Formats: sequence, structure tokens, C-alpha cells
Amino acid sequence: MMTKGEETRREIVDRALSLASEVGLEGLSLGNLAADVKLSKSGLFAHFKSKEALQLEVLQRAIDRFVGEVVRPALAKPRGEPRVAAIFDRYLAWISGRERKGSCLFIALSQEYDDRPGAVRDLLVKSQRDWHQTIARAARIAIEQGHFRADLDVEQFAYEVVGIGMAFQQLYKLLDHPKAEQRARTAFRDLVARSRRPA
Amino acid sequence: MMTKGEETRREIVDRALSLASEVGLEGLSLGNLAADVKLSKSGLFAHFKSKEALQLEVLQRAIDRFVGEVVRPALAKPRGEPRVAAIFDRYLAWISGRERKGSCLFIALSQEYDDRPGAVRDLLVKSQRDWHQTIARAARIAIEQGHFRADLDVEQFAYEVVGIGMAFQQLYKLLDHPKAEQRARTAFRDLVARSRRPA
DNA sequence: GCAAAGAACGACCGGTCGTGCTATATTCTG
DNA sequence: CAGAATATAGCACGACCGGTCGTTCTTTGC
Repeated sequence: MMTKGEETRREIVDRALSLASEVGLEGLSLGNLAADVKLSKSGLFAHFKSKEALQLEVLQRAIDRFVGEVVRPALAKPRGEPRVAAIFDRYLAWISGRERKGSCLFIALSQEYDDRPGAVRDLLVKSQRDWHQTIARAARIAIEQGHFRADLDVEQFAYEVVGIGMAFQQLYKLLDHPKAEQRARTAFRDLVARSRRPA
Repeated sequence: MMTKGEETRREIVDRALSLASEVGLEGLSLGNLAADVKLSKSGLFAHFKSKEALQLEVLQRAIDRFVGEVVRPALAKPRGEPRVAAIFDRYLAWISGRERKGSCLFIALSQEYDDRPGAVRDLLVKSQRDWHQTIARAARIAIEQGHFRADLDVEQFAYEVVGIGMAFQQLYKLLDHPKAEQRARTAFRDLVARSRRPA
């Protein structure tokens, strides 16, 4: 069972994750967060050794969520192109997020930490390298299954998928473009089409 | 000629632009900025009505720079594919930036302001819409010149160029990937190849 | 059911934030 | 060169920052 402390701790990190999606991990303030979970600032702080420790836990939780909502369900799909398609589909759904509020934390943090060294950045880098590799691995399997061309550069494939996702987030969240999703899906369909083994 | 005030004002905005590339427009602090340009905080502040006014000026300066370094030189190239290629080339150079420090302000701000309403966001949105249109317009001209397919969706083209740029920034700045530029160039070459009019 | 452990509190620390106000120093103009 | 205009400094403000303190209330294990 879960002790009281673990429970509120979970609540804190959960709420912090939600807040961080709006203001980033640096913009997250202990005072605001405490008010949000109805705790005193000190009561909240007692759960963590430092703000950085909290940030790390929040990022780790985001990673777990991402794996749970995007990666794992896709891995349940049949090997090959279906799995690749599922990855993209879930990725898009993840970026759109719950009712337009807040951005994909990873894309946002990529900007926030691209020149801010530290443990948070290190964890972020690792997670993004993993993500690229996850996509690349799925593409490699699609090659093995005979769905994709044997000479396909799977890391290039991953690169382009990520690019489609990032441009989607900008078009959808910042520019509020009605065709954002259509643009993303078209780009991906095209990418897959030219990755397929010629008939 | 330029009065003293205008001159230091220019210096302030210049330096602020450089700082903002590292910490964003919200992360920019008047105290730091003042120390940087060797002014007192109040002496600096006297030049602007508010921080938001300063942020707006900084963003506007960034836009001017972008136009000067990316858009205008490309417009000097011959209409059609050469111009499209020049746009991408300059875009990539802009993102790489001077000696790896700081990110492309527009990409970073796209994250910072995607759910923070205000004048800064409005200006940012306008600039990004303009950028998409600039790319699309160049592609349209390439169609007219007979370089690109007549049925090419030029806005889709712009979307994919932006995606390539964003993924490049992540791979280059955050993930420090040695092949980042190669990935971007390969993706663009491919995009252009399948946009060309079939021979 | 009692004592040890854990969770939450409010007050407070030194700092920094953006933003005023007022006075002095510098530059511009006649 | 005097006087007006402008540029900069100094100082103070209220709010908030991350973080520490000692204390109290609640949960837990025996």
C-alpha cells in the first residue's frame, strides 16, 4: 500500500507536471505549486531535497507518461509498418494534448535547456536520444519485415518524424492553424510512401 | 545623425537580443541586462516604458535581423529553385548561429509563448506566419518557373521546411549530434527532389 | 494505546524581480 | 557659453524567489 507521504508526493509531481507544461521547468515556482496542491511552501518543499530534484522527478514522470501513452501501446502493434504508423499516431495525439492547454514538455524543454547544463538537461538529452532510437528501431523492423526499403536510413527517418512533430506543435499551438493536423499527416504519409519497398 | 540616447538604446536592444537567445524573453532580467551594458538598472529602464516594450523591441530587432540575414539575401537569388535553396541554406546558417551559443529565438519563443497571450505573442505569431508565407511564395515562384510540379502544395512545402529546421536545431544544439547538418540537408534535398517537375 | 516517525505549518532568510520617483550629470541647442 | 533637454544614477517599493528554521499535528508500528 501507499503511505500518506508517497501519495501527496505523487500529487505534487502530477500537478507540477501539468504546470510545467505551461510555464516550463524553470518557470515552475514552489509557491505557485504549493498553492495549487493546497500545501504550504515549506510543507511541499519538505518532500524534495531541492528544486532541481523536483524538476528531475517531474521530467521522469513525463518520460514515464510518454512511454505509457505513446511507446508501449505502439509496441503492442504488429511489427513493421503498422507499428511505425502507431508510433506516429500516438505521437501526434500526445502533442495535441488535453484540450489545447500546454505544449509537449519535451519540445519545450529542448529549447529551455539547450544551453543550460545540469542534471535536468542530461536526463532530457537521454530521453530524446531514446525517442529517436525508438523510432529508428521500429523503422528497422519494418525493413526486416519487408515493408520498408532495405537501403532506408532509419535514423534519417526518425529525424524527419521528429521534424514533422515539431512543426505540427508550432502550427497547432502557436499559429492555431486549422489544417495543422492535416499537414502533419500528409507529411508523414509521404515519408512512409517513399520509405516503402518498391513493388 | 544619431543622438546619444538612441545610440545606447540600440546597444541595449542589441545586447538584450543576444541575451534573450540564451534565456528567452521572459528569462531576460533588467538587472542582468543593465550590468551587461554597464548601466544602472534604472538608467536602463528609463529607455523603455515597460519590460514588455523592451521585449517587443528585441523581438522586432530579431525579425529585422532575420529578414536581413535570411530573407533578403535569398530574394536576391534567381527566381525559382535557386531562391528556394538559398532560403533553406540561410535558414540553416541562421539556426546554427554564431559559435553554438543560444538557439534560434523564434523557435525558442514559439515554445515560450504558445500559451502566454499578449503583444509579444501576437508579434511572434505574425512573424512566423510571414515566414511560412515567404517560403510558400518562393515555392510558388518555382512552380511558375517550371522548376517545381504544378500540383505542389506550397504551404505543405513550407511546413516541411520548417520541420526540418526545428529538428535540426534540436539535433544540433541539444543532442549535439555530429550529423545534424547532414540530416537536415538530406531531408531538404529529398523534399526538393520530390517537388520538382518530372522530367 | 503509546511513542517514534513523518508530514505540514508559519515565520523568516537573503536575493532578485519589475517599476516608480527624484536628483544629478551629460549632451544638445541657440 | 548659457540654458534647455535629455540621459543616467540613486534609492526605495512591494512582490516574489528558493530555501531553512523550529514547531505542531497526524500517521504509523509495536
